[in-house]
Amino acid sequence: MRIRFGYVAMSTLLKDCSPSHTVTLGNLTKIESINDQRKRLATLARMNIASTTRLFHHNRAYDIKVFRLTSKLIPLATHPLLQDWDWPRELGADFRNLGSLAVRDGLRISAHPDHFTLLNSPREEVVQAAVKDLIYHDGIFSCMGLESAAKLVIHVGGSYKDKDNSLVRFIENFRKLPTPIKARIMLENDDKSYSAAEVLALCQQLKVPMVLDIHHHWCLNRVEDIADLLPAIFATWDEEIVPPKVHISSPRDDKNIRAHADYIDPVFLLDFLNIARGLDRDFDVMCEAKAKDAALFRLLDDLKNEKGLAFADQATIEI
DNA sequence: ACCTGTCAAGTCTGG
DNA sequence: CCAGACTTGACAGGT
Repeated sequence: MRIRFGYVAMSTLLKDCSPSHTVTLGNLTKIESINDQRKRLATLARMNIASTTRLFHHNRAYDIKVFRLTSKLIPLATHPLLQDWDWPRELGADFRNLGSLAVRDGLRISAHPDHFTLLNSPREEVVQAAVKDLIYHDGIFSCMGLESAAKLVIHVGGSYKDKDNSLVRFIENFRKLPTPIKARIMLENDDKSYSAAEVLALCQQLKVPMVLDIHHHWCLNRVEDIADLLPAIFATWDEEIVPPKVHISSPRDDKNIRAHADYIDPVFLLDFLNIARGLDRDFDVMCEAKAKDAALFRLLDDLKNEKGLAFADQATIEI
């Protein structure tokens, strides 16, 4: 049973390696010609792709096989004013090169459209923006040549004081999505509205894989025991070619339990490993800590001192 | 070189 | 009912 570890989007160790360079709309529109505006955007996107390329090399050097791309690779990509910018044409070759590196290295790639991507909003314009955002993310993966194993993790959304109808709206809007987008989506339990048991039921209904977030479950659960849910959560991955995925992070402090701490307390993971051990199934762990790769390396160091944990490589444990 | 406010997104709380 | 909190990394402009 192998457990691979990864981190999110950027490195706190590599210098001058932001994959999220951007520009504000106000500053962009100070550039007079539309053509020059797009040149500026493309330049920033290429800087971001170059940083991400460095991150891939960094990952390879440390055997890291699980990585989430930033959603900000292309500045203002989903902004209404840039609707008709054909960025895949301009940046396609750059993304293809980036994607071929990921494929060569066996790097599992994902992305996480942010909290404002809401498929279940009662406001039609919000749903439309969410669909646009999903299409943007899918476009990047497609340009990179990544199949549907490269997935997009999203939350169910808001509760809008009526969870039953909010769930119905999610189901309806999900079913309307283009098939290739549906094939990329995985759903995650959140820390305020939709618990692991609720998301699991939804995933089973829609035949979508579920990402379990251990920290969120700790913040919000309806007297659910994760040991009872885990076999079914992992089973949502049975038809996938990639193993189940779990998110881990630690609460920032007693006052801000939902916020993410800089580092990860290994206790959270060790408790989970004791539950998962019985299932004897490979899975991947995404570390969501403010210190990013530095937090991952510290967690791996902490795990090295645990009895019964052997390392298959620098970032994979074997039980 | 550093510091502070702003951006960009939508929901939800509280006054 | 609207202003502010929430979240995040980086820009933008000032010292």
